[in-house]
Amino acid sequence: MRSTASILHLDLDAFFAAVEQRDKPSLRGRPVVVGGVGGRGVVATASYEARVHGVRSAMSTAEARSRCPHAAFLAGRFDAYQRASDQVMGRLREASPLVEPLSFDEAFVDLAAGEDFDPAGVLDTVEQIRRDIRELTGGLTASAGVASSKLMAKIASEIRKPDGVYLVEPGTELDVLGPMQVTAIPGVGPATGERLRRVGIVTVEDARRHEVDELVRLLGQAAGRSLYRLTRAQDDRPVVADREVKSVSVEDTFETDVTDRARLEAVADTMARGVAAKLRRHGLSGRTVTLKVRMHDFSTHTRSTTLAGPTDQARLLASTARALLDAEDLGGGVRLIGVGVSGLADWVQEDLFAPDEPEPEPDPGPSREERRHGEHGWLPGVDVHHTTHGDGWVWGAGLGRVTVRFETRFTGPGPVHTFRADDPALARGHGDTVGA
DNA sequence: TCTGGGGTCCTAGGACCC
DNA sequence: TCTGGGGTCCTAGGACCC
Repeated sequence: MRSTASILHLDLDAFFAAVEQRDKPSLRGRPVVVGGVGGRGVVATASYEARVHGVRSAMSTAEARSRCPHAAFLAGRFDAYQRASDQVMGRLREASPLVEPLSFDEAFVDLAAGEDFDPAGVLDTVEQIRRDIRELTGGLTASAGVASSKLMAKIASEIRKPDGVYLVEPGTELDVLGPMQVTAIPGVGPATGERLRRVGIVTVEDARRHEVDELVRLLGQAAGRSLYRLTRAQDDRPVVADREVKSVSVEDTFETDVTDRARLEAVADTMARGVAAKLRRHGLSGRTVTLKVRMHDFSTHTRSTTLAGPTDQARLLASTARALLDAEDLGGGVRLIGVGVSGLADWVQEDLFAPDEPEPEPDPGPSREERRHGEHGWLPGVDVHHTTHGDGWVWGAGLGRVTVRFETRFTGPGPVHTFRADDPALARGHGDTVGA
C-alpha cells in the first residue's frame, strides 16, 4: 500500500453485451445475453436490462432463458471484443507503461509510472481516460477505481458501477473495507465464503477479529495469510505489465455425453493440434501434457505426463494425449475433454526424430460452431453480408432458414429478412464496418 | 435450471536426493 | 532399531477469476 492513490482498476461495463448493443442498434435498451447458446451453454455476460430479470454471468443459458425469455441470446463475436479490448488497452498504455490486463475487459494501471503523473489531478486523468475510451470504442462505458493498492482499486471500481469512478482516499482504506462482505475480497469465493460463514465470519470486520493462526488453520497457509493481510488493506502487489503465460489448453463440452472411444480419440487429436498451433503462435513449447476428462456426473479427472523436453509438435502432443486417454475408464459417458500443456519454455528442443521440413499444420477441420450447427452454422449474433442487402447479423436460424437483421453500429435499427441457409448471396461478415 | 472455456495459484503426497 | 530434515520435481485435485 502506497501513500497516494495512483493505482487504477478499469472495468468495462457488461462488456460483451455492450459491444453487441453498440453494433446492433435494435438491441440498445433491450435485454441481451451473450454466451453459449447450446443446450449446455452458460451466460458470459448479461446486459443491465437482462440483469434486472435476475440473469447473471455463469448461470446456465437454460435458466437465463426461463428468467428472461424476451432477451436476445447471442453466441458472441470474439474478434469484435478483441478489437475493442485492444483499443482500450492501447489508451491505458498512453497513460502509463505499467498496464496489467486481467482479461478482455479489465486491467490494472500504475498511474505513478506514467510520465507526468499528478496525484492531485488523478480524477481528471481517469475521467479523461473514460471519455477517450467511450470515443475510441464507439460508446463503451468503463467503471474505474483509484486507490493506493490493487486490492482497493479493484474494490473501488465496483462501487460506482456502471459508468462511474470511485477514489479511495489514502488513509480511509480500513473504513471503506470494514463493513463489506468478506466475499467482496478477491480470492474469497463460494467455498471459502461458506467456510468463513460457518465460524461466524460474514464481513471484513468479522474476519479482523481472528488471529492469523486461526485463519491459516481454517483456510490453509496461503489463503489464511492472504485473507489476514487483505482484510487489513495490506497489499503491496505491484502492477506487472508482461505476465508470462504458464499453460495453454483447449477443451470442449459435448452437446450430449460421448461413450465412443474412437470419437474421443479423434477429438483429442484435433485438440492436440489446436494446442500445438497456440504454442507456436506464442513462440512457446511445453513439457507437461495434461488430458482433462469430465464425466457424465460432472466429476473431473486430469491425467498428465511430463516429457523429457519441451515440444510444440502436434504429433507428439497428440500421441501423448491419446496414451493418457487410453488409460482412462470412460464409464458412463464423457461430457468434456480437454488437452493442455504446461511447463512452458520460450524455446523448442532440437527434435532429433522430427523431419527437417516444418510439420504440416493439418486441416483443423470444422470449428466447434460448425460441428454443432452444421455446414451453414449461422449462430445467433454473427456478422453476415448479403450481396444486395448489405451488412447485418443473424437473428435466428433453423430448419434450413436463416433470419438476418440488416443494421450496423452506424445505422439505425434495420429491417429483417429470411433466406435459405445455403443462399449463395449470404456470407459470413467480418463485423468491421468502420467508416460507414 | 444442471453447471463454458481459458487461465492462475495452492495443497498434498510420494519419489528422490543430499 | 525405532527411524532427520529440507529441497525439488511430479501428479492430481480443487478454488478461484473473468
